[in-house]
Amino acid sequence: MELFQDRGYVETTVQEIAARAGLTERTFFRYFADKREVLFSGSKELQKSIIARIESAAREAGPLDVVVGALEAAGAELQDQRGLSFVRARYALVTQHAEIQERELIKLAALAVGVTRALHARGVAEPAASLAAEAGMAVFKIGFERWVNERKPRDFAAHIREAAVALKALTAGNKVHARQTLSRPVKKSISR
Amino acid sequence: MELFQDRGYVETTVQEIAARAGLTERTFFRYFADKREVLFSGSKELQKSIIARIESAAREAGPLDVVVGALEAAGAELQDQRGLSFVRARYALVTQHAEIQERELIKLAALAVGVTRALHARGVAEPAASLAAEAGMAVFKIGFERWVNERKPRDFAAHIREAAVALKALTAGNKVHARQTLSRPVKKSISR
DNA sequence: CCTCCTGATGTCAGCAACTGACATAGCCGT
DNA sequence: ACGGCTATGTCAGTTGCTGACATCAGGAGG
Repeated sequence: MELFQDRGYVETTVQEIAARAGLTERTFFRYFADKREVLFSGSKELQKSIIARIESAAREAGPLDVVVGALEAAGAELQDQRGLSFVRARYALVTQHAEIQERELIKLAALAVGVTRALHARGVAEPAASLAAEAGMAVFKIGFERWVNERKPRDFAAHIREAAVALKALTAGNKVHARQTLSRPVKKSISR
Repeated sequence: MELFQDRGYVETTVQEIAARAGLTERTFFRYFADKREVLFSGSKELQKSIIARIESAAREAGPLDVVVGALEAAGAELQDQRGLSFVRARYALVTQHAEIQERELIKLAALAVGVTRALHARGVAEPAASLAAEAGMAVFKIGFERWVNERKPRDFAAHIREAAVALKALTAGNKVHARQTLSRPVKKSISR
């Protein structure tokens, strides 16, 4: 983080990072798959924590509530462990470099897969499990952004909760039959 | 695609791709930012098409319906233009190589940003716009996967519609923060 | 017809990310 | 002391990607 903030992400070479740690470039790549991975050290543990919370959630709770609840808890964990200022510095890096953002997104996608599996284990059927997982990621993402960009910092968990409420309002507010009919020219069918 | 399928993605070198096109490696990089981008040729147009449909959607329609409607139409477009077999071949590449999947995910994130902006232009306020966009992406993603993995191919648009319905059912049944009380018996329904 | 300009392409050199193969050093149990 | 295991170093090589400069074809205008 020091090097990235001083010299910039692209300018910082892996060799420099390794040297700062008193190691060699080759050794760096034995611990991190690539340069970006060094920014995702805690992610595996965070995912595990979330999955564990889903597994141990109350039986009666609905899938989306279970997911959102787990994310709230994990969010609080993150807030406590790393602190807002660190998270903000890292967030700046992520937003400034598409390269890093890509990694962040695939981590989130992997989390969604894990969450989906955990929901399956609870007996949630299929489109519901994936949708709850993905919707949870959306809620997390938006809650996160609002938390980080806020001038007067509030609780991360509160933001997640708010986003979840907003999502429910959104989907509730629209009737299924309010869908517009779209004029799609009929072309050849799929065939094959 | 030919080269990637024959020799594999990683084994295929940019030089080979360029040579196959009768060009030089340097010229390749003048048209594509990097090796992966060659797999995302139509994405800009697709995004434009989606945004345009959102802008021209009926005024009374709710945000989520607008987004889902636009995605259905774009999905139909994709299905007609590229064809299921091409989409499947490309999908196989994406799932097999995290590198490519990362790019796919960031394209989707960029689409979400565009959709959010288009919703703002329609007067949708803030957590709602982002959430509708992200929820739309979730619906698209899941609809897409179900479409592509299906043995007997049906309409892409139909899958998207089904996913949207499932999402509404999901969010309708549950209250956020079901602390102690559970509002009503959990129905895991939908699907199939 | 000649000239100049422009845009597309080629050539070349170079850096940094990453990898495989092999060597070395330190620790640990026997 | 020995032998093995693990972490690290060394080295060479490939590939993605970039900047600088050269070349070449076609069109506009004299």
